[in-house]
Amino acid sequence: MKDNKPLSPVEQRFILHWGEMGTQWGINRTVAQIHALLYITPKPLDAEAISSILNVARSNVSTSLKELQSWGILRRVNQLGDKRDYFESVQDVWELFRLITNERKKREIDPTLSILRSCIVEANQDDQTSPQTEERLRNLAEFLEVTTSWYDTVSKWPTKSIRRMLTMGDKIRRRVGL
Amino acid sequence: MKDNKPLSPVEQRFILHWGEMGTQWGINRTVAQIHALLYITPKPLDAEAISSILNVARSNVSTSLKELQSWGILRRVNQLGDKRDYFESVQDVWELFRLITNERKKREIDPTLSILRSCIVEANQDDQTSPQTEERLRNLAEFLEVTTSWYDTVSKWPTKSIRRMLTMGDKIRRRVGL
DNA sequence: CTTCAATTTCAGTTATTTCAGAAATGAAGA
DNA sequence: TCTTCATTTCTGAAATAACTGAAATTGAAG
Repeated sequence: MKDNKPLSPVEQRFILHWGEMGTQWGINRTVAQIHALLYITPKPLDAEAISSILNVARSNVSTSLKELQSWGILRRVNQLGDKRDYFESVQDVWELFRLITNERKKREIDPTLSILRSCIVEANQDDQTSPQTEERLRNLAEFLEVTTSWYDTVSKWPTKSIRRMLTMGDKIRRRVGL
Repeated sequence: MKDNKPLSPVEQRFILHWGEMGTQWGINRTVAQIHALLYITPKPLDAEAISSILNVARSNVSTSLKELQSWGILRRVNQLGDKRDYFESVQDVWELFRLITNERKKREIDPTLSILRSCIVEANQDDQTSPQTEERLRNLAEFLEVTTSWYDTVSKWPTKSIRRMLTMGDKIRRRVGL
């Protein structure tokens, strides 16, 4: 356990806050903290280092890293003559956002949509379920369809184009005739 | 405790799924279930009814309703000659999304941004915090600024315009010159 | 095949969140 | 003021999630 440079107050503050933020969005605090640490650290870190910097058990780090990898937001780096795995975070925030959103869509929104669709079909036959209820399910499904298919389209654009569109703000409205 | 029409299988399925969905996004399962119930139910329900339909303690319903009201997504309805409060959900899904997103932005993103900004200032002075770290904080802050200010703009458009833009998909790119 | 460092898995513990029931508060009418 | 009914607050119990340390596994080098 070589001793790592301890975190500066700024780093600490950011990591702690990011951890809290994680919990609010259904992400384990430690997972979010590890990600924050890897995001701001200039060089890749190995699990042991993460463990000692953040004061969490080595095993916990292992699990959390696996979780982060399942989101596709870490790169594993190896150094010659060192069998340890070093990790660094995807740096581009736009890419980070894309990866996380794609994954949440796949894990959460898509299944929700398919449940909604089957509920709608069933509700339509079923006479226990009122037409109003069915309509509300339809509205919800339609909303998710429109928004996610837009996301699918736009997320494939190059970041530059996305950024340019976003920074156009209200201007886009006229140009597009809304 | 008058007995309410029990939930149809479809209704049950939707409510259970919505509850699960909630937990994944950091929202209490019961809170999400109550919201789902109110969203699909054609007429307003009182706390006692919710409690018996979903089989949760009356007190729990009370807390959850307060939570939902703090998001601004419930309307309280009163009936003449009945002192109970009845609740119904905002029906328009676009409006629902707007309300929830506005609130999450206010509660989570805005504070994050202000922490980030102060971290950046401090990092700049501080010689414990590396320039790379500072830059990464900047990138993150910039991303949040661009995306949220775009959201602020667009969320004020009438729903029709938003929907039209979203359904344009890739067409918007050429029209806007990206 | 053996060794050893690194990683992962697992069982038990700890911490956090959720929840029910009791007590307190509030609001309206007698 | 007292009574009654609805709602909210509070507290401890139960359920869930997170975490640790030890043991098991993996995999590379000799």
